[in-house]
Amino acid sequence: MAVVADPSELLDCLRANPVFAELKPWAIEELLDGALLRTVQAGGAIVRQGDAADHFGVIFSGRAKMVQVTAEGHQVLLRYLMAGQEFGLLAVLPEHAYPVTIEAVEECQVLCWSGPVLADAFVRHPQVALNALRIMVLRNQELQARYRELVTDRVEQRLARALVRLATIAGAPDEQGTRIALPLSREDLAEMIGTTLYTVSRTLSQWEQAGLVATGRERIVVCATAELEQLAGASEPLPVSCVAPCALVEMLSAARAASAQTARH
Amino acid sequence: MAVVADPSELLDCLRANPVFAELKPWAIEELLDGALLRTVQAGGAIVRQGDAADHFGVIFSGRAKMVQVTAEGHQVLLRYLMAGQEFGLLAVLPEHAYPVTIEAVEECQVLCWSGPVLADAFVRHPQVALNALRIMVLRNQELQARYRELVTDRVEQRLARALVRLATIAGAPDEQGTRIALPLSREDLAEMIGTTLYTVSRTLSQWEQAGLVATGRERIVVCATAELEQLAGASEPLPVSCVAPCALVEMLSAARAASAQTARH
DNA sequence: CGAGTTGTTGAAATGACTCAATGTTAGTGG
DNA sequence: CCACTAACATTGAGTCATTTCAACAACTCG
Repeated sequence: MAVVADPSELLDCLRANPVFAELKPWAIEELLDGALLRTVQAGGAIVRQGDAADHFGVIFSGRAKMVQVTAEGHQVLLRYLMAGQEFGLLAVLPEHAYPVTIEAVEECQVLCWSGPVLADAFVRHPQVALNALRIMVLRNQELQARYRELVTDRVEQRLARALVRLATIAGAPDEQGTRIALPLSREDLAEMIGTTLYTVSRTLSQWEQAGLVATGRERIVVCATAELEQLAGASEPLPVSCVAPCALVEMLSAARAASAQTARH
Repeated sequence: MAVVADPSELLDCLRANPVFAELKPWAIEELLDGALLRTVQAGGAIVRQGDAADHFGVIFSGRAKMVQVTAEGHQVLLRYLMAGQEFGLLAVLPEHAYPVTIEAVEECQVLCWSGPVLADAFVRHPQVALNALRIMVLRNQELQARYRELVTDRVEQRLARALVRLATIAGAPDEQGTRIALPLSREDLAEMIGTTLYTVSRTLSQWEQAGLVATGRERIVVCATAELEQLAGASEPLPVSCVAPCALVEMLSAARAASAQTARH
């Protein structure tokens, strides 16, 4: 399973990540030297809420979810991390704790840099710092939009929008429409949009009867994107921060799916 | 009213802002040269949602609120901007639109830099870029926390927490406890925590009867901080991003209050 | 096959919203 | 100084979306 990663694939991964955009190839190679490739089993924690934020990382393979838990044990899903997405920019600031837990949904390979190494990269390659700022600004925009949605929109609208977004960033063509290529339980969706798994289940059942979606165990196919978009209501186009890495995600996951198949048989 | 600002006060304002932290005095002066001081009347828009994001700014005097409006006209208050706080870091990225409207609550004086000038500042003073990144990272943390609260906590808890926070950042000693030195209507509070003014009014009435707070028209005094904190439940300490500029806010507003008084009489 | 997820659905409870009527306070101008 | 106005605040009653609880069905995996 845990195949040693191909160095050129690692380079591709960084090259396509917004953090390393506009960097000369030699600079990326240099940065890669400072990185550590860590493998985390499915269900394991890539970073743990409350721990000292000492590492910055990029997901090289696998999927993970970023969650925040409350003192009472309630859980909120902030976002999904897929291959090519970064986390822990916080690590440049000394003396901070991770505000979230990142949990591997499936086995993940993660490229890691320690805080000081990242800080050094910022100094040696100012472009990296600018890229980081861009990412944070865009991510902030996205969060603000979700915050507003949570206040102003009903569960139905939020669920519709979540499905449309997921179909966009993790959609795979399917006979009935666009399949969301992510093992999504009702509970995952509920945590994503801030509701309960029961309400999600009910709403999906309704939509299934109306022919808008087709569902199964941890599987959702969007059949009528246009109708769902209408249910979601008018909304600004998705900020680029999520969209950008996705071309990469497609690329990498397709490549790895192929190699995994050959390896398995 | 619109007194020409004292240059040394402007310098103080920048010096205390996290964006310009760790900069040499000459560098701050240089940056100040590139700025434009704009006055916006109470009720006017400092930036308008949807407009091209071409300016970065720092509030020099007055208070403003950052809101996001939906297509249906619903409004969400994202945060209050007080003297010393910045906005529009987005302007370094070309081709973006403001995702929010910033509305002056009272007459505001705003220091503005155009996008290119800000970008230039980033190049000439890498520290500024790092500071900007720090701010965005911390602000992102704060938003994540508020997002989680919105999902997991009841209105009562959120209101209690909002009052405790407001008392911390804008509290003034009072005979009955800590007065929040901000003209806060029930509606403002409601938009802050994502509820309606009616629910806020009811909850405050209840608390007033229990002796936890004392209220008046746009005036709230926190009498029993400990009890409110308990109602708010366990919560991580407030991220520094808000706290940092507050000492400055106190300083400046006190200074200006004094000078305004002498000017008026 | 059996055990443990994962999903469905009904009924009851409820927190919060909406609407509408009414009271209160701070300014304004005569 | 007072009446007038507009903004702000309170309160009750009715409604609704969503949650909660509980029981059951369906699927997966060892």
